[in-house]
Amino acid sequence: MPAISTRQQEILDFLREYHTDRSYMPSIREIQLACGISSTSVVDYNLRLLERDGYIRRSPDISRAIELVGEPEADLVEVARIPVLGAIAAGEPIPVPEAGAYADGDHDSFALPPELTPRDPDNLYALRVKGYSMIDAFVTDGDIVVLRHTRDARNGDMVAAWLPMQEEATLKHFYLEGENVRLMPANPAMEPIIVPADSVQVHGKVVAVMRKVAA
Amino acid sequence: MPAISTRQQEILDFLREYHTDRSYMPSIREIQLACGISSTSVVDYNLRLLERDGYIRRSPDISRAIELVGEPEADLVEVARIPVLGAIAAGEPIPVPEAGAYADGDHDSFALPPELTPRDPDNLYALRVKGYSMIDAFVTDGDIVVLRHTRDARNGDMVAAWLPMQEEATLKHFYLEGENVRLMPANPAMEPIIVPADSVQVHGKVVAVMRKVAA
DNA sequence: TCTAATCTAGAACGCACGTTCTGATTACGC
DNA sequence: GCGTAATCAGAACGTGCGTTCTAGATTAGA
Repeated sequence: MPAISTRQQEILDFLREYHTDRSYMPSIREIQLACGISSTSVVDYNLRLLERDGYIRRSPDISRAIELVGEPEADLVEVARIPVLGAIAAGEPIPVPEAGAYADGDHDSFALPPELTPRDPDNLYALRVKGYSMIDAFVTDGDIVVLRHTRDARNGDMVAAWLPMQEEATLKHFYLEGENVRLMPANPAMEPIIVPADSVQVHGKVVAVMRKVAA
Repeated sequence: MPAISTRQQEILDFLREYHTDRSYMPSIREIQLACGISSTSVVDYNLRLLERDGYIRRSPDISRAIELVGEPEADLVEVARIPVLGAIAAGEPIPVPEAGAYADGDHDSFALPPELTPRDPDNLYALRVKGYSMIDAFVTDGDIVVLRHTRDARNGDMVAAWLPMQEEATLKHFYLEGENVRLMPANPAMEPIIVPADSVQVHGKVVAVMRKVAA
């Protein structure tokens, strides 16, 4: 991209600024005024150059039809906002999403990147992991786990489960085997837990895990 | 928000559609044409109602000065786009970002959510994890690790390192101890590796880890 | 059914605004 | 220095476009 004069830079800056708080573009004369330019033709002249160099696009004869191209707008991405309902820890019950907890300002929220968003982004919520009890699921203290709230799971799903007998919350792969449920650690080196099906509360399926590593 | 007539809905849809691919708003007469309305005054009438009900905002006497309010634009989030440079696996050298590899279309890219983005989002790149050799860092097959490219590390940083002697890529906490480097697994149950400082190539610091769990 | 509100029509008005034309300056290569 | 190109000035032109006025058509409620 070719270099541009200070005047063109000034115009470009004004365009950005104007657009961000009005969401439409200034007229030629507004640019003239804001940038202290003496004539509309000078504005037009410089806009012409900016267009030739690929900084903007214009549509002839149309008011305020200036588009910024290649701009930061390009890395605006639509994301799903996931409410963070609380923490999940080995010895504490798993927080349950109340009706209407989703997508409302009561909780912290987390922007799930589109690459990790399932095709159906409903009933999602997130929990902060407390402690080191879930390392068999490759999940450690401080991680964020994103869950889809559901009571039933299919075999192989990784679920967040609460075991009332043991008073334990855990993340495991779920397998229903007759009257029992087998909970498999993601790490094959560790032993499965087998418990009666009616003593497992499935709270949701794990959809994604994210971790910020201390700088 | 009050209900709106089909005509107003049609106008609203057209505004969205028009705006998404031209980035400025249609004129009254363009709306008239597109929605098959017989008079500009009818368009104006309906725009007036849409504004009264809070769907749009208008600036008087200004061409194409219609703004959509409360729109999906609300959950547009500015994210850093991280190039995915390749894969990291135990026995394979770590891909190195060439100059200019960042933020350019050559590679797949990944939208890092703002919550995980460091204050300085430069020199970031991502690698897909292949295999199960890094489970001591709570990282498993298919994970995405986000790295900041740097050659030097401070004690305690989690780094992606290549050990030329062992021909091994690994993710470990970094500690420089005199002539040697101690590489500590994140899982304290596992043993550290101690190697001469000149036989460790630090490729970057781990900034974040993300995992999509199979549905 | 009568009345009032809501919605639709058509046309005209007038400023907003992009465009263009003619010259004047300034910057630059030789 | 000179000549050419780049940039800036000022004004005028013509149309794009929001606005407004009048009035007819539809719908809704009493």
